[in-house]
Amino acid sequence: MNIKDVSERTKLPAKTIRYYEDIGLITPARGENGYRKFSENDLHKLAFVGRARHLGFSIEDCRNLLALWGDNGRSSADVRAIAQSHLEQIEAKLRELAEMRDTLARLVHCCAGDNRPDCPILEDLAKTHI
Amino acid sequence: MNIKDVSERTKLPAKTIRYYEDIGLITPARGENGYRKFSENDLHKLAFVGRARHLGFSIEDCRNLLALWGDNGRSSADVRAIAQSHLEQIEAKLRELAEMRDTLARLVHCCAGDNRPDCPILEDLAKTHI
DNA sequence: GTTGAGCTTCCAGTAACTGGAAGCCCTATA
DNA sequence: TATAGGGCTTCCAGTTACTGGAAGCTCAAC
Repeated sequence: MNIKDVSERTKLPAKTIRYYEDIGLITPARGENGYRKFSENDLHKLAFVGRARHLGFSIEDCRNLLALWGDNGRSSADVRAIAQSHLEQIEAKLRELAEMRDTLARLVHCCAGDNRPDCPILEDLAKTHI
Repeated sequence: MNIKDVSERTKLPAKTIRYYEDIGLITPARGENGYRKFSENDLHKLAFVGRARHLGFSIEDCRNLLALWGDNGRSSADVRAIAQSHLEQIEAKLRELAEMRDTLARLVHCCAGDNRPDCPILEDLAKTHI
């Protein structure tokens, strides 16, 4: 299968698929013309990575998850550790963003948003702590 | 004031301060020796940017907010628009991350995390939709 | 005078792509 | 058979907001 079909079936941009080859996540075969020839296994790996990326796993996590996926002697503990650590990072990010949201929502709410210059948002940003 | 003192007072790394000069957020004076000489105004701008960055505003947003801050003829509506748009992006990101967290938490919870290979996390990632 | 800290610039690297240019290859149609 | 188009290739550069590191000048203290 050529890259365009793979792109359509995996919903990954062709550029991204080439990039994933570049960094060694997949190694599709090549035809005589130099075109990439994707196997079903390549397809499955790409779909796997696509889903992992969708869950926010880093490329390095994806690489490790792929390796574990292909390793029948794996321990589920290793997979869980990666997912658990990622989950914790997401939770930390969520807390950070929620705090930003709260502050911003309050500020936006307090700002008249008219043609006058007075603005609690700027006042807050300028609040001097130095 | 030299860069190290500014760095301590604004809590911004010296590298970051130089970078902010590079991209034109501030333009500190220079001494005869070539050292940057920061004014109180530079300090305030840096603190302002630091706080805006802390709230997740992009550098370009910071640039625009700084300009509005220094413009006495501004309309608070312009400030509010920037903050509102940023708030919406944060809320979108929050929704995305919350979804990731929910899925991940469920998967991590279902995974035994022992020395056996069976793993619902991998199974989920491998769920073929292609 | 020398040492060590502080300052300078410049280059490269980060994460994960994405856009674009230059140039083959393949297929269909006139 | 010539050509037009779309698909494929590689390679280079740009994105965001810094950060690390090297080479080298400056300053203050002893």
